[in-house]
Amino acid sequence: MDAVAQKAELEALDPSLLEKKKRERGHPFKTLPRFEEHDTIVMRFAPNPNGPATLGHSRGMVTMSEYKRIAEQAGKKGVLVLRFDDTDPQVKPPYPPAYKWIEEDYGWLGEKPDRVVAASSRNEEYYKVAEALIEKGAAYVCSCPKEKAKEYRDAGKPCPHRERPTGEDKADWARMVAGEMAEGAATLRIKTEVAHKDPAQRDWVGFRIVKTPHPVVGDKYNVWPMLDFESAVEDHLQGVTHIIRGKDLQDSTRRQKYLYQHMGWTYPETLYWGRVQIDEVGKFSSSGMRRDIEAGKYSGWDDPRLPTLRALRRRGIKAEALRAFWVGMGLSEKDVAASLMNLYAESAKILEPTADRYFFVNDPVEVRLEVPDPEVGELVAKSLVHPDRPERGVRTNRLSVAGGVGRVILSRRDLLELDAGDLVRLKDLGNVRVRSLELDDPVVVWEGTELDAARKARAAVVEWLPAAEEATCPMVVLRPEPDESPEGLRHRGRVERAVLEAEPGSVVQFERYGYCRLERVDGGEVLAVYAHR
RNA sequence: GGUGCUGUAGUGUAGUCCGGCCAAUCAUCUGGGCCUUUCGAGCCUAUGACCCGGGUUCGAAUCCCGGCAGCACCA
Repeated sequence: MDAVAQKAELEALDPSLLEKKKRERGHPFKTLPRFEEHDTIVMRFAPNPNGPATLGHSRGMVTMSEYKRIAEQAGKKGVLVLRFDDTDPQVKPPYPPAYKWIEEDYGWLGEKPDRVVAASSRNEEYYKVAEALIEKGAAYVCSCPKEKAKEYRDAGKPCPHRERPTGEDKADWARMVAGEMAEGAATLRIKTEVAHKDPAQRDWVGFRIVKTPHPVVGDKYNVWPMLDFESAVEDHLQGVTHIIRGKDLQDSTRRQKYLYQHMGWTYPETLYWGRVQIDEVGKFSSSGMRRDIEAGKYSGWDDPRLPTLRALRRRGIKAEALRAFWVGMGLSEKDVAASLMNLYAESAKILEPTADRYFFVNDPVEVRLEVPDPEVGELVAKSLVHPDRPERGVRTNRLSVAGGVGRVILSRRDLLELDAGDLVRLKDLGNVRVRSLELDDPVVVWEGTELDAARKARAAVVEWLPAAEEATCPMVVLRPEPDESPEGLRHRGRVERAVLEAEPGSVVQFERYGYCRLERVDGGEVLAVYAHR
C-alpha cells in the first residue's frame, strides 16, 4: 500500500488520526535529567581565577544562569554557586584580582551568584574527607617514587602501600599535612580498581605535597587536593544537583564517582558539552593575555582586540546578545566551530532599535563640489536621528557654498568605488555627478536634490560631511581586528558635531560603517570603540 | 594504540529516546527583489543539509550491523 492509499484507508477508518499534531520546537537547552525530582536545582560555575571572564567562560556562565532561570520559572528554587578552582598553586597559580573580576563580569551578564566559594579557603574541609577515606580504608598514602608508581599502574598491580594498616596511612598523612615530607615524596591516592581497563582510573591521586606558596592563602598548607578531589568534594558540600562540564572531563566523573561511593554520597546528574572553537579567537589564553598586556602589546584586559567580557562590553555588545548567542548554541556534546557573526547578529538585533545614527567619514578625502547656480550660498541636510523613531529628532548638517564652490569630505573607500561620470547621492543632501577623481583635487558637480534621479541612476548613497573643520569633529575608532601595532588598528576621520550631544557610553550606529560605543565625546577628539556592523 | 563522545545546509541549531505529522525547524551567511534615501540598514524571497554502506520495516534523519571522520582523555 503506498502512502496515498494508506491515507485514504486511514481517512475511512478514523479521520482523527490524520490531524496534524503541531510539533513543538525544542529549546536548545534540553531539560535537565531528573529535573522533576528536585525542588531545588543547584548548579555551579567553576572557573580558574587567572584573569577576567572571557568569551569562553561566558558559555558556562550563561548556561548555568539560564538553567537557574528555567528552574525558577518551573516554580523551583534555583541556586548558582560560583566556585573558584584554585587549589593548584604550582601549575595553575591563581591571579588574585581575578576573583573579583569574574564576579563582576558575572554580574554584568545579569547573574549574581547565590554563593561564591574559593576552594583554596576550604582545605580543612577537604582534609576531613581525606581522613574519613583513610579511616574507611578507601585511600592510602603512597610514597612510591613517580616512576615506580607508574610501573605498578601500567601493570595493573597494587603498589606495596595499598594494603598497609590504616594506622600507618594516618601517620603518614599527618606528616604530609604537617609539612614533614618533601614535595613529591608522597601522595594520597583514592582506591578504585587497580586493574581497571582505563589506567587513568586506577587509584587516582587525590592530594599531593606542594611547597609553592599559594598567591592567596600563602604557605599555610603543604598539601593540596587535585582538581578531581576538590571538585568532587565541593560539589557535594554545596549540594550541587547538576553538573555541566566539558566532555574532556568524562574521565573525571568516573574517578569522582569512586569517591562518592566510598563516602556514600549521591553523585550529581552530569551533562557534558563539546569543545567550542570560536573562529575569530581561539588562540587566546588568560595567561598569554596577561603576559601580552604586561609587555604592552595590549592596552589592558578591555583592549577591544581581546576576547574578554570587558572588551566586548567596552565595544558596546550587550549581555543579552551574549546570552542569546549561547542559548542558541544549545548544549550538545558535539564539538562546534562557531563564528562571531552569530554573536554580532544577535547584538545587532538588540542595538538596531535604540542606536542613534550619525555620519562618520573614515579616512576623509576632500572633494570640491561645484554648484552651477550662483545664488546658492548654503546647502542643508536634515537627517533623522533614528529612521524609525522620528520623535528623536533631526540632525542638521550645513554646507556653505561660496562662489559656486563647496568643500565636502568623503571616505576614501567610497571614493575609490566611483568612476568619473557616476551619479552619487550625498545622503540627505542631494545628488552630485563625479567629474574628476584626481586624488589631489577630486571634483563633483551638484545636480540637485531630486531623489528620483538618484534612484533611477542607481546612484550610490554615501555619507559626507562639510570639509570645514569647525563644522565637524575629529574621531578615532578603536577596532577589534588583530593588528601588530602596539595600539591596535584604528580608524581616523571626522564625525558630525551632533554626536557631541550623545551620552558617553551609549552605542550608536555610524551609518554604513557599524555600531560603536562612544567612549569619549568631550574634549577635542571623539573616541569610539567598534562593535560590529 | 586503547577508551569514550560526537557526526543534520557555509556556520550554529530543532527533530533522533517513543519510525509515519520531516520532499526536515529556526537563526546566521550568501544570491536576488523591494524600499521618497543606511546597496555594509530594514522588509521580502531564493539557493543550500540528514557522514558512507548494508539491514529491519509498508515506511528510517530516527532502530540494528559494519565502515569512515572529528574531538577528548589516557598511553
